[in-house]
Amino acid sequence: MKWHELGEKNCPVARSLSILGDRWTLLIIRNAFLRTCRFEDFQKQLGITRHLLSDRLNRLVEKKVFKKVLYQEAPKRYEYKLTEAGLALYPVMLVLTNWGNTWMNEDGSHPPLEYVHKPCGHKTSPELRCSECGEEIHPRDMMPLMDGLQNNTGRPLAIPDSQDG
Amino acid sequence: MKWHELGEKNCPVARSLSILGDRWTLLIIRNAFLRTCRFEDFQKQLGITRHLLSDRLNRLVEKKVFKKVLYQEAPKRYEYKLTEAGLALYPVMLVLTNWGNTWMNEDGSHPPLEYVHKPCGHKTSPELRCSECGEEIHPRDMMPLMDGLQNNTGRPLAIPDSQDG
DNA sequence: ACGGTAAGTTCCATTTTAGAACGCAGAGAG
DNA sequence: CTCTCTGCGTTCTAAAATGGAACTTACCGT
Repeated sequence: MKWHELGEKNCPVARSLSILGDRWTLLIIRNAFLRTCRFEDFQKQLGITRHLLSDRLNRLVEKKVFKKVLYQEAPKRYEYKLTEAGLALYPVMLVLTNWGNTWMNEDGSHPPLEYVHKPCGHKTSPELRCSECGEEIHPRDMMPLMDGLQNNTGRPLAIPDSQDG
Repeated sequence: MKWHELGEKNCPVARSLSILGDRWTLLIIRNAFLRTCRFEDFQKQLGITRHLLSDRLNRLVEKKVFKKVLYQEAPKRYEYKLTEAGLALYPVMLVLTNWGNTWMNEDGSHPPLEYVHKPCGHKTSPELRCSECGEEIHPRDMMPLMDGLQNNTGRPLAIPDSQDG
């Protein structure tokens, strides 16, 4: 399968990954959340080659994750700002942070990155909850609705009843 | 920067992406959540080359996202099952599903993948909420605690106060 | 004129990936 | 006992992506 075909799949995970699923894109977006918005800064902070950075930024602009904002005429210079779609990736960052803190740090050699939820003032870890009843979501409680074939297994995106068996 | 160096970074996002950040890994994990657990099935469903699939599965086993479970002696055959760390990636799948449904489907050509939360019986979209106060998390409400330099910008993983300005 | 800044582009060596064919260890059929 | 099939890789070659460094363009300040 060629990579660009993934964006046409009838699976939202595949379509997300058709943009986000490479070695640099999510790191670039991470740094955008860190307020980085200029080419030189992305390049220095990430150590990505200029070639690739140029390519990735263009793709993200094309896909409406970033927008270019002019900050200087003559010569024209643009900042790369997250669009609404880009900002909507914050949950992805939080969830990856959580997972990395918990599972990629088993020897405890890295201090976990913790967050304070400013409105309540407590250290928090984000939890996924049902928008309807507010209960925390457990994988086996989720039942997908299939409007069509949603993936290439013929099975819904859900966890096995007995993954460990 | 070489790719393998990413796993040693003091940033949980970078460490997560050192495993998940390539073109196939999250798709393989998606299919694992779809109950796929054998080499042939992954290969047929994803259209990934056998070479790469072998490589990725081995890496995921090594990183303790999958475990090999013997299901047949002579010749020895293994199923690839998600470990606890692997199952903990379900939020990543849900969040990517949400984002793809919302932002990678602007022409409405793909029916969204919807979920029913079985305990309450309603269609749901997962929301990130504070583990302490239960309020929904908005990017600008999050204030990271820096135990050390958590990234290579010297800035915390938080959203700009004025991203649009 | 000269050095500095910002954002790419170009070039080439190395690495990764795609695609198909091949290997192997049994299992079951004839 | 050969013949084919299944399951799981490994090997091979060509194509694509990536890393690393140098080069280009356009302006600015001195």
